[in-house]
Amino acid sequence: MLICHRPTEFAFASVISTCGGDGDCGRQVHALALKSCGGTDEAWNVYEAMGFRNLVSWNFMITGFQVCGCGNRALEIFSQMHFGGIRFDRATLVNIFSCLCGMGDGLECCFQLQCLTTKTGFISEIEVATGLVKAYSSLGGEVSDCYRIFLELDGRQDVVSWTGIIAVFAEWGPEEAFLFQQFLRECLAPDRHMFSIVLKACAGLATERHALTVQSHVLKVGFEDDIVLANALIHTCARCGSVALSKQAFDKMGSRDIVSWNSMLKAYAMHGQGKEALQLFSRMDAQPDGATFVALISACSHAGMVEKGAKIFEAMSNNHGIVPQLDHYACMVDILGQAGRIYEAKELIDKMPMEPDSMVWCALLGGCRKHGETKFAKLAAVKLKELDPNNSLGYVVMSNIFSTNGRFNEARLIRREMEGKTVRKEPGFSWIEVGNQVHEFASGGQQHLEKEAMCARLEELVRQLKDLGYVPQISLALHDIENEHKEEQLYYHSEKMALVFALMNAGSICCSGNIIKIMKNIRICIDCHNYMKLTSELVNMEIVVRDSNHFHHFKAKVCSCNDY
DNA sequence: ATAGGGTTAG
Repeated sequence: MLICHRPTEFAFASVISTCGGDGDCGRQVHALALKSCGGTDEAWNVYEAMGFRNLVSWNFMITGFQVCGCGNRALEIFSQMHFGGIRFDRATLVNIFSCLCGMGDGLECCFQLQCLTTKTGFISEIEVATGLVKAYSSLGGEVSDCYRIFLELDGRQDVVSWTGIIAVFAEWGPEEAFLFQQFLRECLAPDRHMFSIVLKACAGLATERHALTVQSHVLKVGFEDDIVLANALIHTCARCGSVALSKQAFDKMGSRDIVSWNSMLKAYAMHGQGKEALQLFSRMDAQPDGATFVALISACSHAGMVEKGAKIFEAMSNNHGIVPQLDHYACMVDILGQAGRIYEAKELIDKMPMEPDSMVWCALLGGCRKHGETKFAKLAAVKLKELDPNNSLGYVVMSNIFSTNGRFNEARLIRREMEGKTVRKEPGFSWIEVGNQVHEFASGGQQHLEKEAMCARLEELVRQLKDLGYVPQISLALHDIENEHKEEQLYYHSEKMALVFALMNAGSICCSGNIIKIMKNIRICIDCHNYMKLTSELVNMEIVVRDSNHFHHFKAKVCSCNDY
C-alpha cells in the first residue's frame, strides 16, 4: 500500500525497522523502497545498514537508481558486482541497458557491455538482446549493429524483439520499417505495441495509403479502444495529409489523455487551421502542458494569426503557470519574424532567460529570408553556424539575400564556403500518390519516363497561369544566369513537376476526389506558392502541399497559411 | 520476487 503511493524515505525507514530489516519481509520492503524512492541517498543508506544482499536485491537497487535517472550510480553498482565477483543475471543486464539509454557516454559503455554480454552468453537471451538493441539505437549507434544483434537471435525472435528492430528502422528510414511485412510473413500476430510503431513509420513515410492500410488493420484486430494507438493514429493521419481522418479518430475515442488533445491540436497546426485549434483548446478537458502551447502558438503561426499567438504566449505563463521553454520561444520568434516584425523577434531573443538554441536562430533566419532583412540574418547565420555547423540554412539564406540584391559575388563566396565545409543543402524532392503508386520528382524531373509529355503540359500551364497574372519570381534563382534560364529553372522545381504529373493523371489520384496532394521534403518557395494558388483557381481543385512539416491548402487562389 | 518493444518532435 505504502509503496504504491511513493512514501517518503522516512516512512520506509520506519517500515523497515518494524520488519527488523531481516528475512524476506524486510528484504523485499527494502528493495522496493529503493526502487520506489528512486534510489535516494537515504534509501541507499538504510539499505546498506541492513547488510543483507542477494542477486534480486542487487537488481532492485539497480532498478532503483535507474528509475530515478541516476544511471551513473546504477552503473557503479554493476561494476561493483562485476569486479566483486558477484554473479549477475539477465535482469541485471536488462536494467543496465535501460540505464544507458540517453546517457552521455552511453555508447562507449554499450560496446563494452556488448562484449561482456557476448562472452557470458547472455546475448542469446531474447530480453537481453532486445534491451541492447534499444540502448544502441537510442544512443545513435549503427542500425546495422542493431540488426545483427536481432538476427543472431536466429529464429527465436518474438513480437517484442520484432517491434524493437522495426522501431530502429523506422527511425532510420521509414521505407525500411516495412520489414513489418516480413514480420507478417513469418506469421506472427501483431499486437498494439507493434501497431503503434508501424503507424509511426507510416507517419514518416507520409503516404496516405500506407496509413489507411494500417488503420484498417487496427480496426480489424479491435484495438481502437487503445489510447496510445488512437493517439498515434491522429498523428499519422495528419502527417499523411488528412486532418479529417485525424478528427475522426479523435472523435471516436472514449477517453482521451493529454497526448490525444495535443496530437489533435498539432494536427490542426500542421494544416494551418488556427481557428479550429483554438476552438478545440477551448473545450479541452485536460490540464494543458508545455506541448499544448507549442501546438497552439504554431497553429496561430501557420495560419498567420500573429496577435492571437502573442496573447497565448502571454497567457501561458500568466494564467497557466507554464514557464516558456526553448520551443515556445522558437514558435514566437517564428510568428513575429514571418509577420515582418523582425525587431520584436530579436528583442524577444534578447530577453530569453536561457541561451537560444539553433531552432530559435532558424526561426529568426526564416523571418529574415522572407522579408529580406540583412542585418539580423547575418547574426542569426553566424549563431547557427556555431550551434549547428551541419545546418545549411544560414548559408542558403545569406546567399539568397545577396543574389536577390544582385550581389552575386558575395553570394558565390558563401556558396563556396559552404562547399568547402561540405555542408550541403538537402536536395529538394516531391512525391505524389497516383493509383497504387508513389511517384517521386526531383528538381528538373529529368528521371521521369513521361518527361516530354510533362514538359509540354508544363508549358501550357505556365501560359495559362501567366494569363491569370502569374509573374515568375526570377530573383529567387540562385545564380547570376540569364533571365530566361532563371525562369526555366523555376519551372522545374519538383513540386511543379509533381503538380503537372498530377494534373495529367487527375482521374486516378489516390483516396481523394478533387484534391491533389503533393508531399515535399523541404520548404516550398514563394514562387511555387504563388503558382499553386493560381493553379487551384485555374483547374478548380484543392491542392495540398506538405513542405518540411506543415501543409498548405490551396483553394480558389487562397492558401490556408495566409501567405505565412 | 527483479527483466525486453508503444503515442505529441526536426
